[in-house]
Amino acid sequence: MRYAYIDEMDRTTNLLGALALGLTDRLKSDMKTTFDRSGETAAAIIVLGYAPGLSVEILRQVLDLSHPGTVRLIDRLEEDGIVERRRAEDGRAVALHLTRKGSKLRQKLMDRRLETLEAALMGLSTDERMILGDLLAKVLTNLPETEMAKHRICRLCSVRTCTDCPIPGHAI
Amino acid sequence: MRYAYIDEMDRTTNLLGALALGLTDRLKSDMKTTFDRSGETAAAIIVLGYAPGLSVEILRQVLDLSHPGTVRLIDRLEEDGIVERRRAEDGRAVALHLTRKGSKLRQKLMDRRLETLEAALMGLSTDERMILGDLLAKVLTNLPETEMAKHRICRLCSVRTCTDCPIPGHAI
DNA sequence: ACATATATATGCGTCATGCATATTACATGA
DNA sequence: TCATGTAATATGCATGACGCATATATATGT
Repeated sequence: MRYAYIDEMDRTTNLLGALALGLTDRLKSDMKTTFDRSGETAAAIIVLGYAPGLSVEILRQVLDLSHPGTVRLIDRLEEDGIVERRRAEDGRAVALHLTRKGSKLRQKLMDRRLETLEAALMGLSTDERMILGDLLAKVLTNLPETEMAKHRICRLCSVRTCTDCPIPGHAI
Repeated sequence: MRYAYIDEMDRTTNLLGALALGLTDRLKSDMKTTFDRSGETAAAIIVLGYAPGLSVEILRQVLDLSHPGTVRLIDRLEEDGIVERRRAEDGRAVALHLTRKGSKLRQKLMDRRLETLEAALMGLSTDERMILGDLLAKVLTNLPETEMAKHRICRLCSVRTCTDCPIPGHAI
């Protein structure tokens, strides 16, 4: 089956994809420069900053990795001195915590991320930024399809700058 | 050094990051479902559709991979019957072409991509889409910093839906 | 014709990930 | 209470997707 309606799409659709791609490329490259790990590593660090003591199992769900994949990710972060495994109340689980070094790195990652996003918006006036913000919020409201998707989509967010989050009910 | 001005950023900055992340997740997952390869594979297929006969070296630059990485990517696509290496005029180079199977796959990848992006915009009115389109175009105009970045940012675009591209001068 | 530059390919290593399975700890019902 | 099931974590092993160093083949310029 072919999709006839695609022909009627306006250019906004494609521009949205292009912008997402261009930004993602740049944000990934920032991350690689700040800390030479890829994949879900940055997300793990940022999420653990919001939710100290999180278990591997919950982190796994937020990052959408397999359990072994998450265990190995934490292994690497532990080797790097970014994350510590501590005892959890539930003796089966481990409580994941950022080290001091991890918290510093996290701040750096978030700062760089916001700088890059900010730079992308340089060309807009204050009014244009507000209008864009409202439209982005509207799109974001409809995006997540599950409860976990709400956590996932906000896994790199800066809570400080995201006042009035359009995706309610996703506190970890 | 800390970044004091970050405190003054409005929420638009963060929302832009969240939307880019959410969309990228979904687009990646689409790709994985349509064709079980990751990384720059989809980009290679789409670019080769626009520029049949492209060399590995130029493709390498558009995808921002190492040369060996690109060679191996093409190896995999050749094994999958998606791409063919043909003789190029320059005897050192190879001319890369999509097979018939590759072209079909490419169409599928682009269709799915546009469907997903389109779905994200469902909640907007026609007017809102146009306003968003103009703002995205404005942001995109300032994004690429090099000539090659212009190619890169458009490597997954649908030329059909991207009328009036805001990033001029990037035909391959 | 020869030296140099360019395009491609290969050997080898590593990171990030998944599947199958093992291990430990908790929970529950008889 | 104890046996059994369930849940959380970890490990063995394999693979995909890269990068670096190097080899090979072809062009190009003097």
